[in-house]
Amino acid sequence: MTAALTAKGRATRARIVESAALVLRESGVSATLDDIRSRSGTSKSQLFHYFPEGKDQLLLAVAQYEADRVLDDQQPYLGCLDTWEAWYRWRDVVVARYEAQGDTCPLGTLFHQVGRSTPGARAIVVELLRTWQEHLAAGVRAVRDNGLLPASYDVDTAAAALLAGIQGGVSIMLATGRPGHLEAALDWGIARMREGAVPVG
Amino acid sequence: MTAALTAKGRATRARIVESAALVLRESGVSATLDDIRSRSGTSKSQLFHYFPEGKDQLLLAVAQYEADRVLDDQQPYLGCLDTWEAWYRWRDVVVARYEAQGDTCPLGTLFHQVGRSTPGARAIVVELLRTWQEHLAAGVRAVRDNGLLPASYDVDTAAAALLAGIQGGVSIMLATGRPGHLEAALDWGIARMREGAVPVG
DNA sequence: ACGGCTCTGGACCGTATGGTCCAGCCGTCT
DNA sequence: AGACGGCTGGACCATACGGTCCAGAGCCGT
Repeated sequence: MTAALTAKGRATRARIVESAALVLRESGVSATLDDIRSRSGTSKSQLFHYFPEGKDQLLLAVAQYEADRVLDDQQPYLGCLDTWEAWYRWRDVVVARYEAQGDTCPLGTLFHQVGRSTPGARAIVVELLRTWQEHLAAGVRAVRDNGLLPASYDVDTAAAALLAGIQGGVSIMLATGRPGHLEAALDWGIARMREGAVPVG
Repeated sequence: MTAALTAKGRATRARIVESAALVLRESGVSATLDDIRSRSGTSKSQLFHYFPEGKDQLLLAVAQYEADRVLDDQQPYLGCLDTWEAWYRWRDVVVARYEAQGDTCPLGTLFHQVGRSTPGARAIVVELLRTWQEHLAAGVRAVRDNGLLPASYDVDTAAAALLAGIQGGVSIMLATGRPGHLEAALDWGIARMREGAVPVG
């Protein structure tokens, strides 16, 4: 079904997904197919032409779109966490990104809307978290291999704890509007690694 | 309006809130007034008799009910975090509590449903986080005052980072079904404090 | 130029759901 | 005992929303 798409068709489909993402960021849970339709300048039939399985299929596409952006927005910093300075630059980008996002949580909204029942939504989030943590672990490994951390350092627990701190910091920011917890989690985490650092001669 | 409640009325109201909480834990977002009505063995008119402002008011009452349970479930451990052993006991209770809760997030659901727009929902969550963090800070202060941490220890950042780690760990558990991140955040956090500990003679 | 495909518009439908209303029950107070 | 007022049942309503359908426009290969 996707194979039959014309260039025009592909453009329309993309427009729908992007518009839907915007609407969802603004209206959250209460976003309706009609909102998306009017925002994207399409008609009801187009929505169901490109997403025959209905709303959930569209929301899933939006979720994938948003998930892709999460990691993209952290690049190129997330990809080269090999010095403490790089870690701090990345920290700043993460804080800035989520501060800019304000009190909306696109993926959270989508996840709650589509529901745990749908395996697709879960898969997207799980995959995002896995990749994210892998990047963090690669960063910890990089500083370790640079001789900044002892060879025996527990990379995976560190990456997992860092990821948890970020997620929690973002959650709390959504509730309170303050980025303090996200900052505390990142700073505390990075500082903790540095405390375990190999003293530089 | 609340003042005019008979003992019977108060009982019915409580039954409605508790039933609603159960239904929301099971059905999540898709919980409907009719589900709550049938689960609580009441009628539509009773729902609106006790919550004249409608569904949002009821959901808010449920949110308060759930928020109260969050901290209660961590007692008495959360209240006396004055030794490292106490911290570990508390850690186990937190992990057990959220593991038992499984992949449902009552407060998260409620928050997403009622929406950020409603000031009431936000206030409940903010208050919960504030109290929770205060307990953690009190615990850090307690071990510090017991001479286990240096007097200059940054209590507030530690408490904030710990809270963020918990929140994130729970979020990730909701998505993946695995408690690993919650455990990693707690263990890493407590270990970090112990690394800063005053050596015992 | 023509046949067939995709793409688009928009009227229409079924229904789930929050909310209203009113009649009658029951407890409680004097 | 009687009356007042909270308590309860359940029929009823309005409507928002996801989804269907069909007719026609527009593009594309042959």
